[in-house]
Amino acid sequence: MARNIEKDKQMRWERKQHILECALHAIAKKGVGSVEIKDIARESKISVGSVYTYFKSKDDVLKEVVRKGQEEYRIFTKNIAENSDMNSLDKLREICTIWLDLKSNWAYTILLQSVRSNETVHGELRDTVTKRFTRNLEPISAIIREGQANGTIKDGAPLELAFYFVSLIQGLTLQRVPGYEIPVNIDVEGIIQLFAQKTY
Amino acid sequence: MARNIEKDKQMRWERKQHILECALHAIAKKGVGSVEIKDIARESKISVGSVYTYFKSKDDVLKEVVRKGQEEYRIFTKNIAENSDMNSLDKLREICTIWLDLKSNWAYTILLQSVRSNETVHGELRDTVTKRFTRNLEPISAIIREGQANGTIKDGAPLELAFYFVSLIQGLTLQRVPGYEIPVNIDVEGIIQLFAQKTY
Amino acid sequence: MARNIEKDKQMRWERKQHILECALHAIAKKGVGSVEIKDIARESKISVGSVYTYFKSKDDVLKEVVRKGQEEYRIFTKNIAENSDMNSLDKLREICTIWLDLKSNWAYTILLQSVRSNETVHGELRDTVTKRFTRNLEPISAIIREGQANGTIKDGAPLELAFYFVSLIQGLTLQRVPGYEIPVNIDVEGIIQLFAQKTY
Amino acid sequence: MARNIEKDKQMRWERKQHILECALHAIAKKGVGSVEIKDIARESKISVGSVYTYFKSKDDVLKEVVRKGQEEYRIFTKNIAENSDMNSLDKLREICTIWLDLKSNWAYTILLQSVRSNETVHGELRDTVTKRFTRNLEPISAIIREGQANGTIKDGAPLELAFYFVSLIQGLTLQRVPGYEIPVNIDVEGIIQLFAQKTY
DNA sequence: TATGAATGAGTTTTCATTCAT
DNA sequence: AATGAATGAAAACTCATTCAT
Repeated sequence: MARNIEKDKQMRWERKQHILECALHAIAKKGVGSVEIKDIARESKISVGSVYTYFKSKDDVLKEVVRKGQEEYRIFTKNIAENSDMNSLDKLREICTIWLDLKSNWAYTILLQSVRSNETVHGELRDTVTKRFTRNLEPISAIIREGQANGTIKDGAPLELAFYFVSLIQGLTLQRVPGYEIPVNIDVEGIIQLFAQKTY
Repeated sequence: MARNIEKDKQMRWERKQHILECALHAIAKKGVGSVEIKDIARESKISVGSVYTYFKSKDDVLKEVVRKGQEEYRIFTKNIAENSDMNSLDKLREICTIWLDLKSNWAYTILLQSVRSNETVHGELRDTVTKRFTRNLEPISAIIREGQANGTIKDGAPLELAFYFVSLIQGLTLQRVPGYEIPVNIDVEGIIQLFAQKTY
Repeated sequence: MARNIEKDKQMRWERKQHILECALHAIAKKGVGSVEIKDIARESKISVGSVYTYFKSKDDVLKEVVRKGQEEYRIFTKNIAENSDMNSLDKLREICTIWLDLKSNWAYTILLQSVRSNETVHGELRDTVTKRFTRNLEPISAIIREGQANGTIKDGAPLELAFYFVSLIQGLTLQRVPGYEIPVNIDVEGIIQLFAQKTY
Repeated sequence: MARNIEKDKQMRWERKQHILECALHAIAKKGVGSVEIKDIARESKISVGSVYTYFKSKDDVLKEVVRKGQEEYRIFTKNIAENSDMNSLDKLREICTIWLDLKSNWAYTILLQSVRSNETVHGELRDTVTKRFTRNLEPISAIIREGQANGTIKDGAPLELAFYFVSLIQGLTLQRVPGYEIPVNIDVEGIIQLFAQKTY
């Protein structure tokens, strides 16, 4: 008779997360501007109507996907930055390797750019995204500061270097369009060496 | 009579170029997937119908905008690469400075990303864009090879380094959304130093 | 055992009445054409699915609400009309006062209008409503006839006067939208005097 | 080549008015809550898309229909009220007769009630409608004051009497649902006599 | 050529009804 | 019985393209 309210809530949350993940893939395939609710529904293997059971509108889905992506990214970099078992360069290596490996990051990066540069997106969301991006530079910045202290990373303003590092990785990520890859090898070690302090 | 036909052709060509420039800005503002013919018309200060006097379809406008942008970029980098009055690092400095300065590059970079990553864009165009992008790495690659030869630029596969250089600049460009800039300073010298060979 | 079945039936009937009352308010708030099953469920503090446990369809709810309303109205006017302790004008006064006082009458009157004037409502229901309305004029008409006989109510076809009386009260009721009242005083005595015979 | 801008504006305005008139009829047939843009388009003999060329949304159409209706009603009553060739009772007779004769008034009255009593309609519009309704009582009120001055109309607060008069006519109008009329004769003279001062 | 209204195919969104739990 | 998520048919709305002026 009665339902387990707690369990219902949990399931609802899980299904929402599932849709968000599928939405990210759908968006990655068609672009923010072109993705249809139909695509998100198909990718999630649910009906079009059901998407609206979990989200108010298409815009609402987009907003949530971005939020989730930025949160996960923050946790990802923060965990690596605070790992005391790795040295600074290894931390950058790890971030670089995992980031460039994950297929979904490509989709997420494209979405992030689209949202920020798209005038039809509500200003408040664009602002939030920009602020979170800035805040998410901190863990990288911390790694660089640490590396500079022990002489393994190049001199320079840590925040600026973090900004270059992230922009480079994002720039490279965007080039990896499935089916339309630039036929140039990406070598993590080569990237890390750009930021490493040469020692003698 | 023949004179007037010539003149008409010229005017037609000029108006087409004008529309293409305006279309670039319209696309940058709303994204490839969301831009409407109405937006392009408004930006160009002409009517919707008139756009169709100069272009066969929305897709046709898109194709032309991308072609024009990539051609101009090629000429820009080629000219700098072949300039014998500048040393290698100065050439990279020049490309970096001018690129990050030009407002229209932001629009163009976004457009490029949008076209390549958007599944609704015709495959042929996406393929062409990818190929031209790859080909456009050559002038940068040449500068790097030159710099490595005279010991001013870091060692490493020139094409890969060129790819990193371009990706970094594009990555930074994408962050510079008008009104939503990341509040971190971008210092050309800092970027160049990532690629410079440290000498003693 | 038989006792429980009886009790179950009784409870079912009571819950149906509860839903009908709540449905009336939901309809009054949003209009017949706009009200959703969800609204009726919310107002009744039960789930959407439960509404279907008690009623076959949305149309079925509607039909029942109207029937209930008209039946109650008939009983209300009939009781007053047949009350031998009141004189004719007092009867009209009583009807007028109670009708304009009851909040639920506003909802019911709006519902009645909506149903009759809404093409999407099944013709049979609209017809039934019209017929019952006409039949419900009788008690008022009887009061007027009685009043004319004893010289307290104006001359004229009783049924027509009853029609005017009811229309006037309904017209006034419709103006009393909660929160959007017309800022003009409604004075029962003033209304009654329109129908009273002036004596000297 | 160039278009007559003035003429274009004029035509646009006329077509808008045409759609509004047709929309009123469509609304009258199906009710505010049930009318579809399709219905309005069909009634106007244009395509669905074209309705959106002239109006932002379905809501916008409704808003404009109400505004137009109330404006026309104001002009109609004001003209009669200010006509010095008619006596007070004749003025009321004229309003009553014309109002009850016009088929479109039925639709308009239903719409007016729907908008005011519909919670889904934006509060600002409901407020505006209520205020205009109140203001539109003035011409009737003026007629009644005039009639009381020359002894042809019953004593009582003119604004209240005007409110009763209008409510009665609106109440009667609402009963005249095409196809579902109450089979009771409506006699303008009988209505007027409710408000007339009996003289000896 | 220039214009912008008209069109209709395609999307987004809503909601009565069903159904698994 | 009770619940509320799932569904899909239908309604609202958008927009590339056409076309009369």
